[in-house]
Amino acid sequence: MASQTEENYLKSLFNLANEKNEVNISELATQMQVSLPTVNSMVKTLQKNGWLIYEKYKPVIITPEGKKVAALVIRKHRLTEMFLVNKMGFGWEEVHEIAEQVEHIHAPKFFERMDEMMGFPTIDPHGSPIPDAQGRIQEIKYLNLSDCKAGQVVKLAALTNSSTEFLEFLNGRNLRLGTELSILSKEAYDQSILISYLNHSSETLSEKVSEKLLVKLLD
Amino acid sequence: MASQTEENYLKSLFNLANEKNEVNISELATQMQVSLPTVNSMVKTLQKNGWLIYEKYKPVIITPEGKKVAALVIRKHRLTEMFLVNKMGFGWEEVHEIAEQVEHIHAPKFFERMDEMMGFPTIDPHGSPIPDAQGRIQEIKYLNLSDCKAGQVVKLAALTNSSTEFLEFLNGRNLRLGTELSILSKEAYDQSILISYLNHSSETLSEKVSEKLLVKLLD
DNA sequence: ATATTTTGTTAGATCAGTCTAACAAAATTG
DNA sequence: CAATTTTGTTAGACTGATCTAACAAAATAT
Repeated sequence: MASQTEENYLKSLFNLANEKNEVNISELATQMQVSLPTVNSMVKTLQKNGWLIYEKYKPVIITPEGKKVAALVIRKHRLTEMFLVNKMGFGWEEVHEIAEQVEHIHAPKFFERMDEMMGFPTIDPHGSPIPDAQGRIQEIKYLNLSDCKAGQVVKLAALTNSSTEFLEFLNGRNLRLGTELSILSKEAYDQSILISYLNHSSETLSEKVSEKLLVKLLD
Repeated sequence: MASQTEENYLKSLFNLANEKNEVNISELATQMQVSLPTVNSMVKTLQKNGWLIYEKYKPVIITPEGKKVAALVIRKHRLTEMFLVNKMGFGWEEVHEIAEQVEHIHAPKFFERMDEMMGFPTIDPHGSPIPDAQGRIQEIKYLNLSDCKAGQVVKLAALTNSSTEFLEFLNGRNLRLGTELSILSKEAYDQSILISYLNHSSETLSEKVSEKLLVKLLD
């Protein structure tokens, strides 16, 4: 069984992996906030457990087994976030830190029960998909708001970044998942986007913001 | 901040402490299921943190600070158990293992929210008191069923042992907290007790069982 | 294509938490 | 009270997860 530390490395590996399932050791070190030698020794440990393939001076390759372990931890994380929001009244900006701890709990029934109580949700409070109990993730492809054009009407579906600061920024503008946005115009100079929604007749979103918003085209 | 391991030692210390707050190192070793040298080195660590007083060859003495840390972990454990039973539909025999993990989560709001959702319960699913947010425990003194006499009518209020096996034994006899028991007779030879309750016109409880049941005298 | 920078490795140390073996003090018992 | 048992201590080792220092390979840039 993976230790909490190993689970965290696998999660990072999972998130950093490209199409070839490769991750550079230094990216992992940055992500995990540890030194390169620490990662070097940890990847050797992870390899012994069959969760990745390691060859000197090569990027590591996460194995299907490693991906499954990671996906199941991510499942627990996202179920927890959804439970905290839907059943315990937390705001979407408050749940990451708590879920980061709860995700390491070994108690299948606990998470099954959460899942059941929520009616088997498929996305978490930030629009990210919840892997199923087998560790499979249903990838949904959304549009980036920054790629949309004036005149389009879209619905806010997910975020590519869920930092507390960004979530609080969105809270301050009453932007939440499901909010329908009309794109009024797009500034050619800085790519900022003018939108209207709810009782906000016009709000400007910088590219820095719009590129973090994933949307679904309406009609 | 106490590590998970330290929290577990402090919990055991708290539970083993006598009126003088003293605990023998070997009792602690038995309770924690580790060797004596391990405890020996750990008590030195705990002393450095001010959670106990250690002198060679003397029982350790838990300090008020140590007791508070322990009580706050116990608070999280018991709130979690109650939440699992009352809000998530678990049986009282299923919650200990999960709470043993959840108790180490550092997220005050998470436990405050549980507390609030349950209306600030004062006891856990096994009748044990829940320490308050300052780590104070309101001790309630119950009678031991094994000390009761024929003719008395009592209400099951708490357990002195909450092992899964014992809880399953009680489940099998429909015995739960709040059940009113009439003591029909007591066998002088083996101290077994004959009781009636609900639709059970007569059940015998061995001393091994009755001494683990805490009751409140009715009238 | 050489020099420089970035990335990765090795060696060796540290800390937390654990162990066994050997021994010493305290408590118990005959 | 002496012998035995129980309890506690010390020394030394191990594992997991981390670090720094020194170095080596690979990638990049002049």
